[in-house]
Amino acid sequence: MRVIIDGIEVDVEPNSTLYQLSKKSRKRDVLIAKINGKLYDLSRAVGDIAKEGDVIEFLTFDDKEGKEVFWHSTSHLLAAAVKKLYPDALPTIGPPIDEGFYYDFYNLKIGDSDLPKLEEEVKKLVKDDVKFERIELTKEQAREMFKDNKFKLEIIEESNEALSAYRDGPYVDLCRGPHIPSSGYIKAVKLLKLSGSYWRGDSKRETLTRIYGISFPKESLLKEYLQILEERKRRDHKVIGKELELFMFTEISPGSPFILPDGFVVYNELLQYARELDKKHGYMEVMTPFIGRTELWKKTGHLEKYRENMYEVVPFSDENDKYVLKPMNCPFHIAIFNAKTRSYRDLPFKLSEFGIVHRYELEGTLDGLLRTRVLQQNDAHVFVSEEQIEDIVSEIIEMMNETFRLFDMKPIFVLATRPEKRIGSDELWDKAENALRNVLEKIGVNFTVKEGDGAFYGPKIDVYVLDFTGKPEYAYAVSTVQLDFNLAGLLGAKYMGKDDREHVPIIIHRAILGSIGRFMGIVLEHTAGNLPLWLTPIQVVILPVSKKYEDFANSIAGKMRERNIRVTIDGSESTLEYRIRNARLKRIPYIIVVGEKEMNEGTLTVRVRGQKDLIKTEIEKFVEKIEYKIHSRSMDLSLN
RNA sequence: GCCGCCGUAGCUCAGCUCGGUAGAGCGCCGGCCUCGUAAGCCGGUGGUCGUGGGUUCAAACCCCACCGGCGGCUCCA
Repeated sequence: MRVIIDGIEVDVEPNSTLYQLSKKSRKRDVLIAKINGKLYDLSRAVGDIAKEGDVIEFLTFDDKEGKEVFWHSTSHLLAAAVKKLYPDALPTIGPPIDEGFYYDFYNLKIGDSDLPKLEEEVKKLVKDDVKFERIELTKEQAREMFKDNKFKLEIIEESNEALSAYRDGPYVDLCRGPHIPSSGYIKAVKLLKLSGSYWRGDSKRETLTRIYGISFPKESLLKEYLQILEERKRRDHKVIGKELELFMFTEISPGSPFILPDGFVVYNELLQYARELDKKHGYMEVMTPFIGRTELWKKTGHLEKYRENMYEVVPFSDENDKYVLKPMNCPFHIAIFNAKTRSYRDLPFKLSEFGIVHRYELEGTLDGLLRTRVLQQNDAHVFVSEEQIEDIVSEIIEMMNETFRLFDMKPIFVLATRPEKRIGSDELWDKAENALRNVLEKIGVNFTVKEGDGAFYGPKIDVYVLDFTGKPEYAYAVSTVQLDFNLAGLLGAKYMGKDDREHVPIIIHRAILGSIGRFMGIVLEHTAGNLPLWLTPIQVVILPVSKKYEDFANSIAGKMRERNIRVTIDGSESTLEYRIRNARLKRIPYIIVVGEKEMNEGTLTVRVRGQKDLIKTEIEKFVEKIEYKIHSRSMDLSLN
């Protein structure tokens, strides 16, 4: 028969295996074959699955699906290893994930210290180069084979396709396949961590023990991966924040950051940036209360839908006078809108607030500044008519883009469309979704669509920012713009239209930086603590070589302070080397050493963060240059 | 909330397996050095071992509960 490999037609024996065929491909280290969109084991005979003229594609570890199969096969080895050391454990499922694989077991009680033993067992299987053997099963046979495993039985009963199992060495697992030909392809394995999980992700069902791992066809790839993990730790904003004394946490208020003096400099700069941006686009800033009567939140539906995330506030002296600590600002902004009779001439009505909101997040989800129980939002609500949606959203997306450019961040836009359960007419949803889509297309940003992921009250665009790995799965959620057809009506917001009739405005919720604190955490990770000049708590440090030069240092510092440059002098009684080291560890952008030479010449010798060579410059020039850099919020520190 | 790990000096961590009066480095304080680009030398200071209970003649160490932190709990054989 004839099939197509690498775009070339070849003659093949129908009973030759795909493995034999793969030798005709240019690709090496082939793991599986893809025919008509389906993946097959290389041990299969061509004639059994391919038709005359079919395209046969061979996949390797470099292909996404190849990787998945590779990792999935490794998870089977893990299951085999667990079965050997803990015969009473029941394997459930073991899929590949974005980075590696996991396998969930029932009735397995182990700790981190047991992982090395398991890893050894997996490595033994790898060394034995066990074959993955496919076994086709009828439902009846499958039931019999897995009669002791209620989880597998559940899967069997739900299935209506042909069933199969795979044998790798002593272990047989129900599996759709395909698999890599044998375990010898795996050259490096690492079991990474342990966690709990639930059968089918359902907290009402059995608790399982999940083992995470990863594997590679080359030892060097594992090394690279472990380096990425190291880098993630190195960039962890919690670690950096502690090192630089930017913020802290204590159990006296779990999940709520204490922003320290240096951190508050950064925080305030971000706040000021966001404030300027809003002002530039005609937002009116307001401040509203922290608490509101419980009735309000009942009316908005929060009490019902958002209850588990809210705090109740009750005065000790009258426990019947109940309030809710606001988790959002929107109802209060509507109150401001409602305080006067509004007309179409007032629209778009733009209110912004750096409102501090409290949300009771589950203990296990807290994560430094990235997930807290108190946050200051870069929040705004725009009250618009239907026709205005597109313009306003467009403006908001531009504001976001301006921000991402400033921080050199790469955004991902995600359009979330109507969910099953929703309010509002289909016409309105059509209009709103189209408006969002049009804006994204007009501005020319790449975006993906998540069908059905919108809120019940309207569609939205969520914006994520890639982290240093560039993997979308690890992107930070940053900005959002959401259309809301619901809330204005619930709280009685209306305006008089040109037609002399009352209309209910549509509310656009939006956040650019998201939350200020959270954004600070993201910037810290994004820059690995090397904050842009305008954000650094100390922009310049001057180190006099010895006490003799302190006056000179003071005079320079004075000139800088006049220009609002944040400068300190470290004239402490330690060696120059020691003080330089400290300044570097603090990631201060400019470290200036002054001594005899500089005093005589009126120059500065500057050590620029991230640069090897020392720069010699005149005082005035230096001050002017960095003053400009600070004001323009430049990312570039270079003085040339 | 659930699973696993962790909590010892201001910070990073050792000590816990095998119970017997608490250690290191950094920091901080003092002294010497007066210094030219990533840690100068010497001395000192510093701990209710997360909290509470239990076992024991004796608990940082063993057991239980609680508090807090970290990783995970969406990826369907």
